[in-house]
Amino acid sequence: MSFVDQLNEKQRAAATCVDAHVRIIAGAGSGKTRVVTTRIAYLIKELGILPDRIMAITFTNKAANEMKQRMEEMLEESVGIQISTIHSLCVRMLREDIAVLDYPRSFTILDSDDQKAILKRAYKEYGVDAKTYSYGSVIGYISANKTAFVSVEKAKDLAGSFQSEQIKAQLYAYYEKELAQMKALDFDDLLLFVYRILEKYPLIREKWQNRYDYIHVDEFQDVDRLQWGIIRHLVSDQCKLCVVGDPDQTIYTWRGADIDIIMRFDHDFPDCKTIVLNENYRSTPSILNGANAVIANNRNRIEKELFTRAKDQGKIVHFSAMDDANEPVWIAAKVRALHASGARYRDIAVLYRSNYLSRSLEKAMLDAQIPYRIYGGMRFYDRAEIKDALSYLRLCLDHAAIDLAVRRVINVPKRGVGDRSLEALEAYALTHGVNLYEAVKADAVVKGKARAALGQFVEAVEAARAKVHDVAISILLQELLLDSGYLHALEEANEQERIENIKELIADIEHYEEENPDGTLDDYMQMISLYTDKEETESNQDFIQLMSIHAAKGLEFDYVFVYSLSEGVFPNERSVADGGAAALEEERRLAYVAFTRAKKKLFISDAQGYSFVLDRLKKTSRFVAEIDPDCIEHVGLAKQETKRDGQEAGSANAYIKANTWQNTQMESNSPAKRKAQLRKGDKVQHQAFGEGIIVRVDDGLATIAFAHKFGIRKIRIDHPSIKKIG
DNA sequence: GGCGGACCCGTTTTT
DNA sequence: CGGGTCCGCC
Repeated sequence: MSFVDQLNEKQRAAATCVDAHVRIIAGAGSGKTRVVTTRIAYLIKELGILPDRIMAITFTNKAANEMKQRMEEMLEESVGIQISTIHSLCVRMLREDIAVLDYPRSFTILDSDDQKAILKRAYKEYGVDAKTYSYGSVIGYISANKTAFVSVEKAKDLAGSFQSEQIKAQLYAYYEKELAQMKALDFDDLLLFVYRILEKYPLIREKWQNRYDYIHVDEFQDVDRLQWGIIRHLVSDQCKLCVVGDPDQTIYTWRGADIDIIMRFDHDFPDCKTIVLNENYRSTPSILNGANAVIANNRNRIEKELFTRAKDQGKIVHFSAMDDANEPVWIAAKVRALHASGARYRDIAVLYRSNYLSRSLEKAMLDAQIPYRIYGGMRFYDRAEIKDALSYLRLCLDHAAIDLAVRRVINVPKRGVGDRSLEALEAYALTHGVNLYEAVKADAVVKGKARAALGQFVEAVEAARAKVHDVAISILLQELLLDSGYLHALEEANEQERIENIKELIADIEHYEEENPDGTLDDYMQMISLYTDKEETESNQDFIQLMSIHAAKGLEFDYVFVYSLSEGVFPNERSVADGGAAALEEERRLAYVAFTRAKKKLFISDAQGYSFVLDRLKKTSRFVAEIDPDCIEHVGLAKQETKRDGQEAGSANAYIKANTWQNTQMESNSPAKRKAQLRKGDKVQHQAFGEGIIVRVDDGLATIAFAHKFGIRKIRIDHPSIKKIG
């Protein structure tokens, strides 16, 4: 029996088309990963292609690992296919060839904390206010410029006479200068440097072209121009490219993803074959048709209706809660009910637009004693203690970027080295032309108690440096954390969780050492920089999974909850304000991705009441109304509303009409003047109107949002009829 | 000069 | 809720 026998006709065509470039337009749940893995197995087992001639590029580390695992299962052996993200592919290439750009093989890879630290110094130097220019937006600005090949000079030109643009361009210049000086690369540089090398050095380009005969690119709809440039350079005349993607699932245009790349693939490769997979094997008809109706509202789209032959298992359930607090409680109750009726927790996921939404969910899960795991948000390698520990390790490598590590841990644990001492050290380093660590070591600046503490710090680092090549990384780290007093300080503060995390890191390093007996500290540090989250240690524990929709891309679950479908939250207001109609369509694609993750049953929810984030009353997301009315049932407040108005229950339009009272637009908000006792956001009790929330306070007059019947009222803040409640 | 506590603000998505 | 800032204490 052949691998390909298990595929449907179109899938089989896609998997066995190996003599031309192939574009596979694969709808949600149409088995695209299966097609790619089968294709690779077919190449190896039936055509006798050597595994190391095959490469697969995935979007995330998680997807790469999953594909590797599936390949192993299919081939019943572990083979040498290169399966990696484009970023790790680039690191591999740079370790071989970065020397031509006059950079060391052991270049430092910056994470977002490092980027922020650099910007912080730039802000200080130029007197830029971090509130007016958030780090995030400036990092985004720099990244957008870099990936679009906009140099510092060009950015300055483009800025023209706009002061805010000029400032951002100035920060960009500082940032790039700083990186060059440290011989450090950020995530964008990893790709940019590779692109530059492939572009400029034909011999190196040919070397890499000669390595691969079959290149596969997954999630091709989210590829950006720079990535596409690199991939094209890797495709030689005898190499066949196979790309898989779904334009309806493009959710990364904010990061440069360009839908035209998949749309115009046949222009770049006129002899390519295009195969459309539109049979869905994942979801029930209600879920699929409901989602189809939503995505059909996008105008900039190629029509592609997915169908399924699966049996239906009930409509999509929409719950509209009375208020913020009720929504996650309802989800928790539903999860418990599903579990009671036999579902495993691990087959249940809660998805949301923004990571901050996980907080309220987390609380509800804790209260309901439901085991859960949150993906994204604060990731393992983002934790302060992990960064500290890795910074101590970085001190052992005498890199040009060592200053970043010194700044991070010179006063962790507290050694009495504050801003002033650090400034003095920086000045010393500058005048003596040495790095910060050398300045500390020189022992000529800091006096008094801090001096002794720094002495101990230097001693610990020197001891580690002396044996960096002789001792395992895990041992080195343990000694460093002990000698520097870091671990001791955590114990003193009774930081059990942080200590546990450090232990986990050490275990993680030991694991790395087992897998890579020849791995150096350098290798480890570069590898770790590409991982934003720790590999899930296989566990048979049963927990529900909480994650952003972006993080859920490519995954599927029996039961899916999509949380907080309120206008402004999802579709995200800021996103739409920035990007207009195109951004709204991307939000809709996100909704489509979220809904199509569900196999058996989809639950979506929103809440009424006042939103602190949006500063106005909440309103159900338009995406709820866009779901095919035949595929959805409304429960909770929404249902009551429709009944009260004597309208047909279950009709999305009737439902929306019944809720138009919520459309009440708030006056635009000027900075609220604060009165001593009552403030915006406080809950109050009114004699007649019941509970309300203060929306706005102006000159002693409070605008208060009360429950439905009463709505918005203006009341003197010192009026005896209202009192604050907890 | 360093440090801890009090208080403020503002929350997009990721390799 | 976390991160930043301001302030008063050591």
